Amino acid sequence: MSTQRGPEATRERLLQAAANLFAERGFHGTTARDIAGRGAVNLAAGHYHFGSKKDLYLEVLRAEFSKVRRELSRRRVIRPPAELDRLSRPQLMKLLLTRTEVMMAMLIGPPPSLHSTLMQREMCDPSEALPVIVAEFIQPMMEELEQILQRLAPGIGAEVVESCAFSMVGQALFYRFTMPAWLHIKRRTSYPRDLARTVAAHITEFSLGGLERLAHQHGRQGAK
Amino acid sequence: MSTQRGPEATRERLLQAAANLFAERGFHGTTARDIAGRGAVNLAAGHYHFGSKKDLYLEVLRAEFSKVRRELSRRRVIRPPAELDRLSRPQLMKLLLTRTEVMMAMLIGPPPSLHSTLMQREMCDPSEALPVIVAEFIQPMMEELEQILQRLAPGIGAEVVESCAFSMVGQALFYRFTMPAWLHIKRRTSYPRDLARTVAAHITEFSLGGLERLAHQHGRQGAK
DNA sequence: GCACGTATGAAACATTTGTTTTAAACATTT
DNA sequence: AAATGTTTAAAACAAATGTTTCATACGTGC
Repeated sequence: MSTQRGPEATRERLLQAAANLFAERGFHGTTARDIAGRGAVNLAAGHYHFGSKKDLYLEVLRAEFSKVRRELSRRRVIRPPAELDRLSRPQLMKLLLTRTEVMMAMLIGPPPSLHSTLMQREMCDPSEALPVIVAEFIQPMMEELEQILQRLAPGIGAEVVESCAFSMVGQALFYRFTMPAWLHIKRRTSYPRDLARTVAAHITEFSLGGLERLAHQHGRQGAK
Repeated sequence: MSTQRGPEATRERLLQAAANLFAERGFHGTTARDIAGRGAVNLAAGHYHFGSKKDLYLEVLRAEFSKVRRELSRRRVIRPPAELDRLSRPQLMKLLLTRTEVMMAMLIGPPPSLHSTLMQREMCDPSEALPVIVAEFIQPMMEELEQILQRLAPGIGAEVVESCAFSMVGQALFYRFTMPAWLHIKRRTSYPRDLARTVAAHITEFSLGGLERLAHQHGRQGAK
């Protein structure tokens, strides 16, 4: 498979190799020769198929986050809002847990996903691909998350709901963005196999508590 | 000041220029000539004073996080544990808010601090400086945070306390690590001036709710 | 089978990169 | 003031980098 022939296959191998290397070492840390080597293609192939290293990078991100979008749809993370209205409170809580588990699985795996690593790098050095990441990954996750939270705490305003969604995403991203520090503190070389599930459970409970407190606080403020 | 003479001043200007550029563009994105240019020193000065680009980078991180440690002490973020025992519950909650405000101020400013940007980059490409960052910045913050949380929810175990501390730090780091996406979504070019305080207040309330819920859950589990 | 647009391979090119060299300027001591 | 060790300056170096060139192989239409 990795040695398949044909122009289509070459392009695909290039994208694959470039995606892995850009994730591993970043844009500046990856050389055109590295990519050609790992993809087992000629050095000139990159420029022939994509024009430049920068364009290859952008194409990698577009391809990768197009995959993510499809994956989110496949896992039914993006649902029609009306569907949520039919759920009871325990069902909503269960859904919130499931959603968080999906998010954690995408963030830290195992193995850690390529696109979350690429996203992390884009947050250090934003490029023209940032809008793609926001539109294909961040916004969809945020939107349904906010809908769930809104229904779990009907009293509170949209701004507070958004802050709570940020709080949840922040807790999840923590394990992706600070992995090296976490591993160093825990003297490990990789995350425990079931960390994604464990952490998802914690985040969900923690956030339900936070949401409840803010609902009360907001309710009191709104009442007086 | 930037044109001061003498070997000491040259070294200092080099460190300063290098710190800013490494934060702005990362290690691979910064060239020795960039640094020499911004520091208004000769190209060879870097190698004379530090040996190599890599060594200069490590020295920058050591210097920067040594500053951070001093700043944390100055702000009395690190307190003797016994001091906490004398505080009432409202005082502890107030302290938690203050601590979170300090953390947010260090993370997103304004302006965003150099060291938090350098830390973010180390999480993408860990180097030999990672242990320094953990020891001088992350561990001190985590430890006192855990102590406060432990006293706010005396019933729960150390592992849960640690997870809650991660949850709080994660919420705070979110605004540092995803700043480009946040700004893109909100169509802004910089964070609102008072975001640090606003967010700190939200995180504190949200987390108090989360802590409370976990305390109840854990209490019930421990009881049965 | 042959021509023609497409894709690949090997080499070369022009810059840029981190680093080194060498000499001059400076400061400090004797 | 001479000598000595330290710091700065300018130029050069070798290696690496993104990109281009050009010849060759490939596939697909007539």
